[in-house]
Amino acid sequence: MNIGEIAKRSGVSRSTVSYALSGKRPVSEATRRRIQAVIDELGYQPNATAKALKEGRTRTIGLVIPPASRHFTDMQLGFVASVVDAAARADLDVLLSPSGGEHDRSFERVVGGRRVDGVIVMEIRLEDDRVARLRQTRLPFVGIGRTDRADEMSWVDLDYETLISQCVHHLADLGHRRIALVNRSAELMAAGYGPAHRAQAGFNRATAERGVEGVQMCCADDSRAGFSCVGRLLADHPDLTAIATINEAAIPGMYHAIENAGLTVPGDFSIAGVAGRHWAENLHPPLTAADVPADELGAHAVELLIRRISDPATPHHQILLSPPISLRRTTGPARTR
Amino acid sequence: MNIGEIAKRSGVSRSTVSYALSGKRPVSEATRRRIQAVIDELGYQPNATAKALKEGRTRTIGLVIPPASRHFTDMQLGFVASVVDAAARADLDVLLSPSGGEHDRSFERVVGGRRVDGVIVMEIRLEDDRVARLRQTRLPFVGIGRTDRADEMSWVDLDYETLISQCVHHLADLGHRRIALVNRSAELMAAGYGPAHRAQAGFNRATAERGVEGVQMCCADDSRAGFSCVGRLLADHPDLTAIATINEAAIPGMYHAIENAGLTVPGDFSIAGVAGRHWAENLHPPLTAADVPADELGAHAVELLIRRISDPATPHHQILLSPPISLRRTTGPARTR
DNA sequence: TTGTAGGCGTTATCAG
DNA sequence: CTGATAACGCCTACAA
Repeated sequence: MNIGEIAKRSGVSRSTVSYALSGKRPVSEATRRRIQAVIDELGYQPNATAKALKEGRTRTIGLVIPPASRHFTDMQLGFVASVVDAAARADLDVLLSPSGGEHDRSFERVVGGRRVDGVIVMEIRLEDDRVARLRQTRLPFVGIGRTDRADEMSWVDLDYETLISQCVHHLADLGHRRIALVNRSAELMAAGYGPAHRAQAGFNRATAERGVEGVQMCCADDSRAGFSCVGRLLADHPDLTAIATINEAAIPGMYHAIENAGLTVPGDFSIAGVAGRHWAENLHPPLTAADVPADELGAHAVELLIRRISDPATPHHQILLSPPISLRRTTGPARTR
Repeated sequence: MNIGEIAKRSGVSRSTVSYALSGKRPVSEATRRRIQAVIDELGYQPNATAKALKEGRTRTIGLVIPPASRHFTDMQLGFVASVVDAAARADLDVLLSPSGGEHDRSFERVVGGRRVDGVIVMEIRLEDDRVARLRQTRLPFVGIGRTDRADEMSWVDLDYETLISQCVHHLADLGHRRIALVNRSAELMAAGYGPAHRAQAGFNRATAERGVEGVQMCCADDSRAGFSCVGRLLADHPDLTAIATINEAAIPGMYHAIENAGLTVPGDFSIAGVAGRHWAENLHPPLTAADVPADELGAHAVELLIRRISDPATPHHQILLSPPISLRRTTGPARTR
């Protein structure tokens, strides 16, 4: 079913059908109705591929996600959902590309084949091959996260440095004198994953500012790792009374390790972190945390991308969010163990 | 950058470039090299849209997911990830369509505009508009889940009826005489969501077979709902000693409610369910559950779809999985409360 | 071994 | 107000 068939059955030319549909030139009411009747009868819809070829744009954006094999955190999932949602609101479709490091088939197809009008890249590294490749193709793109040359691209990011710093200040205000940072995994750190590095920097800064003792640990992104990591922390540092963390996925295990050590939260031990609101609220007890506004992040990213697509010459724009800490039930005055 | 430009710079015709790329007819080594050099220099890649128009296929599959605004369960997320992964392995891209009930813009664009060669639809209802629409467009599709006329389409599904039945039998074997089913939400049930209905059927059947007392409750898909739901269950039925559930997202809250009632798992109370392996393992304590093989489901769905795309006349095929229950740490002999 | 030409389904320009 | 036609970039049958 194509436009020619509709034209034939309506007894008009293809261009008239096209114009009747687009309204870009006047069509007599009579023929318009006749055409519409045929269209309704046959259930015709223009072929998006042909339209894309003709118009030179696909009305699709690419979303580059971490390879599916790895497990997504609640936060990452929130980003994906919010991007898809925001794109749908702008009548844009989303093409997924699960691409990790180097030259990836999927990434090349989407980016090199110009299957999309622009790209949103998740989980950006401080040095990122994908960003380099995108720059080279001159395809508009926006990062969720930023490289170490942050001013040379458009991005939306969370200010992990400030966020973790705020957590430390909050805990220090409550009298905690020895605080641990439970960071993301050592692999991520080694790979130059920005949030992990910036959280570390914020932690170092804040502990220094407040003159409290800081301990740091990397921890894989799952509950069991959180359990063993905090178990070790508790054993090694008897004076530890609080944890700050950006490792959302490990938190349930951390809770469990604390409980396992005979400690209660927030009576004996405090935790403050960075996590999606939904996630933080649904933990037991609900986590005092800087609530990551995933929906806002995704919406901003789409908005920025749309702007770059419509005018590639527009200067780069960056959005750094640092949501306030929501007090819930995991932080309280320090009490020596 | 298009094939004509490459041809011009290589001093050959466009077809020669095309053939040099596809290898569908011999090209002299000399010209092939010359062409390749130009291609490398300019970083040329064929335009996927033009190729799709010419070939009449997009090498893309659509994945219809629940609207993003709702929260995904770990299991749903696993499906998405596995579909994307399996598609990538087959060099297929995935276009997302967050479409709920009726005629949805995104769904119409993807399906009506023939942006994809086939579609995988998640979260199918017993009566499903999207399935009806897909049938009408004659676009190949595969369901993750099935309608009430299951033989008329291709699908991959979990045998919730058998799974819940197995849970009940397992609990009955351990001596439990009053068992509750914590189902998905009442809305889902009312909307004709298959898994909820089939779990209910399996529960009814198994409790009857074993002559145990069954109680049923619907529960929203989140931790807090699980908490209040189980709280009520425990209060209303003092003789209740075990729960079977398919409501993954509510489980942490259920644990909490049990603990809150002064009960220990599995000493005083047992839980068995259906959940993703990763999820079940990471709970505290790890959940005895039928481990949903999300990756397998997604891979099967993609495989089925590819088959339907390459031969739309092939008979429908259905895959019903019922993974065995993995014994972990949440079920034990019944002990009266 | 290589080149020419037509067509995939649209939209838009140019005529009428 | 409407129709013929070119063009988007690619592939491939046909010709040489």
